[in-house]
Amino acid sequence: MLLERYLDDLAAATMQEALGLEERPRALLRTTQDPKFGDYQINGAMALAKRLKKAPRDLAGPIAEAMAKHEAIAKADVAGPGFVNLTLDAGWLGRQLAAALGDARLGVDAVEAPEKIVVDFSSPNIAKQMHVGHLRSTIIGWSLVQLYRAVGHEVIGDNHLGDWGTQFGLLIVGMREFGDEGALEKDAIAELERVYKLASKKAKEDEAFAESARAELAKLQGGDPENTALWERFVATTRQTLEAIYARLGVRFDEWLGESAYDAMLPGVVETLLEKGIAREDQGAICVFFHDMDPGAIEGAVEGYALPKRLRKQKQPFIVRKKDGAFLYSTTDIATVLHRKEEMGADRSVYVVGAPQALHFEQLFAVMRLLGVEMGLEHVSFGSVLGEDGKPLKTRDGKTVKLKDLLDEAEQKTREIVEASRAEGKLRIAEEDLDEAVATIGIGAVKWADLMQNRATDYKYDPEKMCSFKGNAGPYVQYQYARVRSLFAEGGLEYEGFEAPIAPEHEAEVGLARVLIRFGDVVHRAAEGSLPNLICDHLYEVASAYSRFYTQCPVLKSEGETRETRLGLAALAGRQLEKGLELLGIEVLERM
RNA sequence: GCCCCCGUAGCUCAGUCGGAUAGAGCAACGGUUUCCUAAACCGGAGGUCGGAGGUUCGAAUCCUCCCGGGGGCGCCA
Repeated sequence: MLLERYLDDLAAATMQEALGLEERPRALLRTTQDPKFGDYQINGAMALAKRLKKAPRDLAGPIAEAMAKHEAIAKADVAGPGFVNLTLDAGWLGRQLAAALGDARLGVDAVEAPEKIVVDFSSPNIAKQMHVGHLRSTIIGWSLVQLYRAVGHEVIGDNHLGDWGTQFGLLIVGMREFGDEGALEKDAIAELERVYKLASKKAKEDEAFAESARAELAKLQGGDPENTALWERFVATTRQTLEAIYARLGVRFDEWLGESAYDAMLPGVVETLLEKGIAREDQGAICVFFHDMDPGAIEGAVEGYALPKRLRKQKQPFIVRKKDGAFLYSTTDIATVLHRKEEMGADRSVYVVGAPQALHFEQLFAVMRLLGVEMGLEHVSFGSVLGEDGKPLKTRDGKTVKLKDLLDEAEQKTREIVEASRAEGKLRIAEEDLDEAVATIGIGAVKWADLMQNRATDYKYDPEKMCSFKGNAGPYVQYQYARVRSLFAEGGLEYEGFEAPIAPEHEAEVGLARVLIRFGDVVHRAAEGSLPNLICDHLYEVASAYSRFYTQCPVLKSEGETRETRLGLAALAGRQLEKGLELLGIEVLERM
């Protein structure tokens, strides 16, 4: 069950009845920040006090009295200026947890109105290595796919590849002039990158060369068989390299609809924009100007749509066709939304793209509203990965960090630490499981480090800290999971499908229970706000509450109901750690 | 020129719809192992929430201005 939603409804209904109000008031239920205030607090009495011209504590009194009668509530007190502090009944709490333990969804109820959501993430360019810039989109995007699914939505993960556009003209003429067939066979991306660099340099110096690149691009876009075959080869070989990285990261896509998939729609898109008066020609280019736009005058625009203030102040246009007739990614993005709405029947389209592109998406979404599209459009933006110096992460010699190298480094550091720990006899990883364990821990560490902070802010990438395995880090959480599994193995008990009645009594049992009960609420809040860091927060709390519990409460040596309770709590902690990590795209190990 | 984001402990970061004494981790300091994994646990210390006004019963959170840092904005994606 979703406890917070349940309690909030309960509190609001109780307030209405106890105070004899005509309307349902807002209960303003919050978790307490200190256990001495109980588990939850109702703050609504203070908000009501002014309107009802009464002292907040006089309102809080009857609310507390009525709340205390409910079976879920052990204690309800008025405190401070008018808080109503609620302490959950331990027996009731235990019954809810036992039910969650026997529930395949672990108490994460499905949303009432499931939606079809397209998550647009990762989206690397063809003919280029994936680099740090793709790290966050790939990791956050994959987590969101899991999160939306966990709360009952239908999700389509779409890799919107950069597989079309100007660079292909350069690649075609470049391969002809500088290309090495053998190298292309061996390591396609490295060869394509090398050729692209040479070609783009030459194009800047040699106008005839640049012209032939444009001509080849035009031929490609016109369907020329020879160029199309070359392009297909570039795409296919690049994709192999990409698949290897995704396999390593455990990321999968339902669709790989790159920019090329929308090519045929582009002239029509521009034509429609011109017809409706959304775009106009300016200096040879087709532009959408927002500063002098009146959405009310656009036929078919979303009823009552008002342009964001920020766009009204933006004098620079949103360009949908260049003066040379070529289309841009803005045009492709418009076509993509139309495709997702009309062909895929999506209710929402979510873009996991860095914060610097915020303006582009604001403009894109505005154009879609002007076209009358009402589907949900959301830019899930995130900050940059910075180096030690606080500037965008680069290698020592100033180059972009390749994603593969970053992952290799993380695994290397992990291997050193794991081997040292094994030598000291601290870990129980078998020799033959070492490679797999290093990969699971190392990749998990990278993902945790990325997901644990609020995605909005930039963060400093620190491999030492990430792999140090102390405190709030992925390996710590994985380790606590392994301890749960080890407990069951030690006791000769079946972990999978384990169920038991739960009746917490010991302080550490109750402490763990009051963390575990929040899981469903946390998953929903994370999905609603597209905030995987909330899952990290919760899992870290579960892991540390479990570790505290484990230190204070002997499990296998206890007996009767106490043993049942402790095993039940341990099993549920294990389930939440495993499921929660899965939502982050992080795998677990049974033994560490 | 216009716009957006960020500023919280020595460091890295949380902080939900405005709630009580602003929280974690790391580092540093002190302690815990005949006991189911010590990659663990326990304890103390560490703060003018960039600054100044304002709104509010109540502000790190909302509004205005200022300072500092980062980023974006006509023909790349």
